[in-house]
Amino acid sequence: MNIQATLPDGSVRVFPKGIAALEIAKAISHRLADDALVAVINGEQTELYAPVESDCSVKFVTFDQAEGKYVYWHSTSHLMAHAIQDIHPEAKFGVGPPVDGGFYYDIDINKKLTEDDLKIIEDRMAVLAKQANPFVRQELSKAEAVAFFEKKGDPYKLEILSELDDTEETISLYHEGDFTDLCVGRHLPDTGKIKYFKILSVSGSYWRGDEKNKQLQRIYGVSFPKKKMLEDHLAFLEEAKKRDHRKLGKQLDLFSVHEEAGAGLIYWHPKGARIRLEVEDFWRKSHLDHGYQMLYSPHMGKSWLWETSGHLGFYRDSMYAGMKVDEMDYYIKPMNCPFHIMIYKTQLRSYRDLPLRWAELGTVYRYEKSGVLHGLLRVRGFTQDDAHIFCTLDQVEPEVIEVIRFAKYILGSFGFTDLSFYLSTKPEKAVGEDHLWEKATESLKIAMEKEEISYEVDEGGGAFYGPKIDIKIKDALNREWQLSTVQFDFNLPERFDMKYIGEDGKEHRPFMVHRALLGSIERFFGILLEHYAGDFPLWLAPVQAAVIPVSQNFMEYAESVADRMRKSGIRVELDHRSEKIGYKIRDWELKKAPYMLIVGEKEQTAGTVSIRKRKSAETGSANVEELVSQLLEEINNKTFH
RNA sequence: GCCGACAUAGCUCAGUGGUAGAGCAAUUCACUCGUAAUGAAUAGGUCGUGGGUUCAACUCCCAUUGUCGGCUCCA
Repeated sequence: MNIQATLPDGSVRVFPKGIAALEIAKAISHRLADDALVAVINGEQTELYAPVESDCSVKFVTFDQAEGKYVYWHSTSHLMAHAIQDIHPEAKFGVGPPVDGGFYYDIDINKKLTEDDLKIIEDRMAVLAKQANPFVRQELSKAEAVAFFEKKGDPYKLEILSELDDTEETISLYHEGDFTDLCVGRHLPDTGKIKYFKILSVSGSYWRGDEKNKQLQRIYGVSFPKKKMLEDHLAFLEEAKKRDHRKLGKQLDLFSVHEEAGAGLIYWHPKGARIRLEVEDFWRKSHLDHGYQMLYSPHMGKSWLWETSGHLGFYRDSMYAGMKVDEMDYYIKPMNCPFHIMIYKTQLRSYRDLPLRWAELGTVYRYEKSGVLHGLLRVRGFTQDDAHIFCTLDQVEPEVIEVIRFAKYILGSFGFTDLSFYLSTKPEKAVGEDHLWEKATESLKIAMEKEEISYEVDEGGGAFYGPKIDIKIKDALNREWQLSTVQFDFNLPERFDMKYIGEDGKEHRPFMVHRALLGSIERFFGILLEHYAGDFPLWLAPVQAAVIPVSQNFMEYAESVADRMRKSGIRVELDHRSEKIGYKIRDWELKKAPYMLIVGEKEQTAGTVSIRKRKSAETGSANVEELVSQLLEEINNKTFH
């Protein structure tokens, strides 16, 4: 008896019934058979050794594909658990899934694992991998599985099992050598496929992510089929470390945080502030150009404001304690929106006034748990590039389209062009009537579809007051960061009883869109710093050019060059130190100055400068006027070389 | 907040119970120099903070603040 297998290219091959999927791969090519990690038969993942019993479509998953990596890492997490079981037989196992960038396994063990323990586990893994133990799938009933793990003494597995229903889903175990795990699969044929791996770290993690539960130890690792891949990955982690904004911030003297003065509060040094100023100036100008108006609002407000807005009800945990002023409670603001609404309400608004687009670089303070603070990316005081658009229901869609376009423009100006979009819908706990949610969610969808944007849906991920679109960017290391957010708000217009007079002469409730493009200036700055690894493009660089005289004898000419550039608004510094030129060049390289302008005898005589660009020894020469117009052009174009 | 690790000079880091060290940076002097570190000298720390153990604590213990890796949360 034969079966027909349809391959991804549409061709049909005939094989004997019961052939292992791996044999099909071999028949296609040996290369594919080597690289294949798991088969997909009729759209369902299946182990390579599984027999194929009927006509079907077949494809093979390799490590190049995301699902292939997941299978590979998932199998490695079993291998790691196996090693842990060998070394620490008393360990109880939680879960061990693949994640982006590797896998982890949560274990419950009394011993605190150290770096040395990880090394021992890694060594044991190597031994087990060499044994090429096959991953054997066993399907069984829930009662049998429970009996198994009761005997083994794995309370966490039993807890997971207790929530499964074997009339609806198949319960399966995977055996690999003398290690057995409750697992849906799928897996590699055997551990011999797991070639190169590294255990990366260990940390605490609550069972099932709930802080009321016991904290387990989570061991992270990563693995690859080729040595080069592991090396590249470790190099990537190194590069990320080198680019760490906290490190660069210190090295380049951009910002600091002070233990004595409070965690999560950022101090901007002159050079960091210069870059921030440039970001903000660009932001302001762009907003004015795009029909926004600027607001400024106070940093605190009476409890009436926060009670009305609902913040004291919904957001209190993130707010700082109130302070007494004239016997009344005032609160430092965690958001800007209530203030903008106060401004809205100073006048009777007409539909003719709408949409109102009001923007503010508003500094807010939020209580963040001490353990989550992280450089500039997670702080307790930050400035949002906030704006609120007050409009009619009909205007929502075109306004959202405008915001999306504007976000693309702003992010693109900073070199972020690889964007992905997410639509978050109504969460379980939500305010507002269903038809409004539907309508608003629909407008967001239509807006994105009109812009031909593909997006992912995050069901139930919206804010309690409305659905939202989030935009994530990819940085130079291909890491994703969420920056922009566009959110509907059903809550505040109602709570503050906002109104406008419609064409019909009657009062209507305006709609409110809350949006931030950069998110927070602090966080954005941190991401930008890592994206550029501190090598800011000319328009952002705190020092755009350093003028370096070859010796003190040319100081006067150097001064005149610097002056000329300064007059054109170029940020230039004259290096007057009596050091050797090599020393000064090295120093300015480390400070990441985009241009070094060297002047000596030759240049003084010819009225030129010798130009050295950052990170390239290549030098050119130009007269000062040429140089100035060249730099100004580069600044205006916001180009990055 | 929770689990673990860490905190020594401005920075990067040595220093395993017996009076604190290096490199870089800083300051001074000499050199006046052609594309990634000229040489010499000087100065700089109550070892995060507060308790405790000890004849003696940077070192051991406890608490606290902060940082780092995660968890939870999130701009």
